[in-house]
Amino acid sequence: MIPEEFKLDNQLCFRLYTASRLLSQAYHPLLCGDGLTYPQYLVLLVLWEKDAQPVNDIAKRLFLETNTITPLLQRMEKEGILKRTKGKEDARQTIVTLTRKGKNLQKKLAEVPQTVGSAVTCDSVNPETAPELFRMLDDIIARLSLPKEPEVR
Amino acid sequence: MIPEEFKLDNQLCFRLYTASRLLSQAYHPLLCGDGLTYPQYLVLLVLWEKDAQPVNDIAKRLFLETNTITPLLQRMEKEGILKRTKGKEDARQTIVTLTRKGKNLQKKLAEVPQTVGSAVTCDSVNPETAPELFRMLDDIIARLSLPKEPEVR
DNA sequence: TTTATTTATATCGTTCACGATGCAAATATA
DNA sequence: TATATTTGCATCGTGAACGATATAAATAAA
Repeated sequence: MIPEEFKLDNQLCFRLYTASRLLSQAYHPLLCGDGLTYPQYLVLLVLWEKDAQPVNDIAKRLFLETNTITPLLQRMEKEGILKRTKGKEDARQTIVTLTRKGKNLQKKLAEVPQTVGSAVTCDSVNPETAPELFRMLDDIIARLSLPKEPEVR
Repeated sequence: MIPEEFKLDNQLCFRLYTASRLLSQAYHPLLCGDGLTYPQYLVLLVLWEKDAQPVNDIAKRLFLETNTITPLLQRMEKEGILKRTKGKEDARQTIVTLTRKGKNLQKKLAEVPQTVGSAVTCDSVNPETAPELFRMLDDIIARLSLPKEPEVR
């Protein structure tokens, strides 16, 4: 017999990892028609909320590093969904701006949230219980995303 | 103003995706000393529970495809953590068996579950509330992992 | 103002995920 | 028993994640 805490069925992380993967998979058929991946869809959500943001702001909003989203943004630029231009005030920044095509995708994808929503709704997860689930996930995220203090020298 | 359902803060999937990534990251410092990744750790959890399983059983237990874990198992074999041998009854199967080293890792990693556990514990997520969170995640997983019916012909 | 440090982004290498495809062994059907 | 289908696994290509490193611009310190 192995210790309780090593059992897969007692692992929070495995559940999060699996639920996350399966839910991303549920987005796939809804996004791939427009040549989008789920992480690219997340970038669109960020830019629909506020256009013309530097790479760093998008990365921070998604809790990702710039080395993850830079290639992703480059692919989206190649698809004509957005533009990447050098910042005028700060020449180090790359400002990401939606193209007409990128903005129009919002209308084309109008059904996505609803469709995915009904795909996950079940006994224990529904409009009534969602706030509680959201709160727990937000707390986990907050707990784990605390900025690491810089090395002491 | 964009529609409510497009706001990042209303997305379940984004929360799952972020929480999953951050929690996997929390495992990294605990596993990398032994040359392990988080998905490899999951394979170990499966094999510690029951050794000598075919690739397909491991994949199913983790809700993954064999094309994902085959290379992963090959890397773990190269590290001497497990062996891959052809099945005797069914020659198509590859049976995965832990080596001494793979079995011993359980003792070396004894602190891992506890350490990660205390890293996520917070107001809303604790031993008392965990069962509720587990139930919701399990329901989502069950809802999304229903076998897709084969094409009608 | 030189020089040092920090910041914003990009590049690189490795490891997943995962759809698509290939292949051989096992099973079902004719 | 010959043929067709299914099953188990592997290979391939693409797109993330992410640690490590590089580079240029901005800022701070000397």
